[in-house]
Amino acid sequence: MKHAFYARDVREVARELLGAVVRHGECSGVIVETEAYHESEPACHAFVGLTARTRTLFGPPGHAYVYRSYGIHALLNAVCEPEGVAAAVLIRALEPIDGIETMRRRRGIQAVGELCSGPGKLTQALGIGLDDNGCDLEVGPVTIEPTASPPAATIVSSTRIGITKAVELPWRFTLAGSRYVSRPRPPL
DNA sequence: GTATGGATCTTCT
DNA sequence: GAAGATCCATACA
Repeated sequence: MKHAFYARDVREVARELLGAVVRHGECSGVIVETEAYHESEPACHAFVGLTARTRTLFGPPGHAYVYRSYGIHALLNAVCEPEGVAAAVLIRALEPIDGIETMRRRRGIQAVGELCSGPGKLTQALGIGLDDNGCDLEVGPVTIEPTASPPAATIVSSTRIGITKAVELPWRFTLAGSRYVSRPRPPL
């Protein structure tokens, strides 16, 4: 994906990233679930402003924002909007393509449907860690590659998951009917 | 099958 | 010192 692709409204980017391929080393998968975050709403880390932690979010688009969640998991985001505007697309779930045996080894399970069905799971499966924070998604080591976009009719928007603020915003995007999303339905 | 609680650590107050 | 964009094991139906 070119950097210009990300330098737009984060909700458009979140929608259009569905169907793209995330790759790290030998492992890759198709994005089936995303969420948009923007500095104008309190669920976004950058809502409070620029800090040491959120500097990547304010940086140029097309880069990876990786951070630790609940002390345990690493979560992968793609920084969007022009430099100076903090926004990112959280990659929540993938459909595994390549390196499935490596993913099984890293995750310690066999079921393909469970390898990347959650934001903490997919980073573990692909071997993505905090070291990848700030990396250029066009260069790597973590990359996002364009593919044939899925029909717009298969894209469903709903409310976001696992947050306590701005819960009402319908900024979650999933591929309808995919068996690989983190959860079939969002909470009300 | 749904429900509940624990693990674990970076960042900010 | 508290909160958090999560996952998993365990308990019960």
